[in-house]
Amino acid sequence: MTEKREFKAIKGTRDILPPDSALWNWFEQTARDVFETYGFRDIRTPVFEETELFARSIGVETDVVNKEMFTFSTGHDPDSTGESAPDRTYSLRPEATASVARAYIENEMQTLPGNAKLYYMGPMFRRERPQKGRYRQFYQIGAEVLGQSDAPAIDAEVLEMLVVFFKRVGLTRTTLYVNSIGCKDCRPQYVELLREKLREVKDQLGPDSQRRIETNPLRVLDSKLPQEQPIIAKLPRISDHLCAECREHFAKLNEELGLRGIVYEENWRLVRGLDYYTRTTFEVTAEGLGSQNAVCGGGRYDGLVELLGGPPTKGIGFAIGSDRAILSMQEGGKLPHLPGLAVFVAWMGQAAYPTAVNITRKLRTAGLAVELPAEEMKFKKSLGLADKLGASYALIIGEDEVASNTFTLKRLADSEQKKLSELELLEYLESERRGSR
RNA sequence: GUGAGCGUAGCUCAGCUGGUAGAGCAUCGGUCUGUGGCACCGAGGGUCGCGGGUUCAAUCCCCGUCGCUCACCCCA
Repeated sequence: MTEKREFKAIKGTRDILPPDSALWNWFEQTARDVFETYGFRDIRTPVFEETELFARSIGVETDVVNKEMFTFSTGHDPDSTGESAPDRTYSLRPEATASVARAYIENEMQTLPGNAKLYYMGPMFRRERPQKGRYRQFYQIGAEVLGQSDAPAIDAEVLEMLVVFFKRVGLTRTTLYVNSIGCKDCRPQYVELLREKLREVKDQLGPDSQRRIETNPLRVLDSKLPQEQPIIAKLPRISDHLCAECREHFAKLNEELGLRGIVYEENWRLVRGLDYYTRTTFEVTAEGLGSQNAVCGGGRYDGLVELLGGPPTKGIGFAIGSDRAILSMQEGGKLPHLPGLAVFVAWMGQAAYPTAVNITRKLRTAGLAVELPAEEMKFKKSLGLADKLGASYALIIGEDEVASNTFTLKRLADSEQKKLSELELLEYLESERRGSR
């Protein structure tokens, strides 16, 4: 207890411990289950890539690339021989879409049949100041569809999958916002129009928004400042300035979403921070999160693969912030009941020990979570520990049981107990296990 | 990068107008060698984040520093 705490988790990182880790596993497993029913399959990419990959796909001017990446130099690459070897820098991934696009190109996935439907989950890294729901190492679950088609039905299916997932994990009280931010043809025109209008009202805006007029006018639209809201409400809306193709695409998407019964809100002020987004963009917000309330963001990125040197390819995807989603679930109350320790083996006396060891192994073979005390304990202590560990049952093995070749199984919730033969015990617990799932 | 708030036991927190520290919970042991949750008794655990200043004396006042939290920016 007098240890000096010499080491601690570095700023913005944290340990996810039991019992939370069980919730995390369940959350991620549910994503796998749902996504695979939609024909998605797992892709695992490295957690670091060449800095340039992120710079080019996310955009050099974005904050994510500009000031939030953990970047390190390769130093002396043991593989390179000459002094003229390029000194490359690597960065921990701030998101994974760029990596998936890179992998798509590198592995020539355009030659695979159908669209590439990929999902991933894992840690991402951004060097921001931590706050509620924001970490420097945070976790995302994402999915991407890459291929030749940009059919609105793909967008709708991706959104349907998202909604189904959130429902499955019990994350209610969420809102899905959908928008279209146009394509490389119509968006620049709108951005210029917006910039002009913003210049006219510049003196009514705060310093942040004034700066954004030149750097990124779209960002003014999602300003949180109350005094700017009336001004923003009068700004031109992108939905009125989409090109014919984008307008058609967005209309079809609305139709497709209706067909699937997906409840959403059109939000003309929803813009995304990453450069690669085109047309469809969306976001899901949840309750109980402080000011970082987006649990999922995504959209279409039709030019990205080509931008990275790949073949002309359409793409759409999203990323769920697991930290935030799970936080929201925990704040919201109803969490799943996850199975914990099934059986605590309360053995007493050295004569009972071999029996305890053997039955423990058999129960574990049957798939049950079993705790076997390594040292003999007082019987009361034993049951007390079983209780504290949250075991469903205590399996009592003492002189009596050994003598009669039976086991005493006690259900801790209601103190119900009975004597069983080994066969009866195994059958009973196995049926219990199946029933509890 | 900017701003605000907070740092006392493993956790949650008391600690008056300055006089060198307490509670609850948790942990461990006992009452209790075949029946847990309860109760009672006891134990361990603190350089009061760190450094400096003021003072006879600092957990308390002042300065600095580090850390945490929340918010801004931005984003999942």
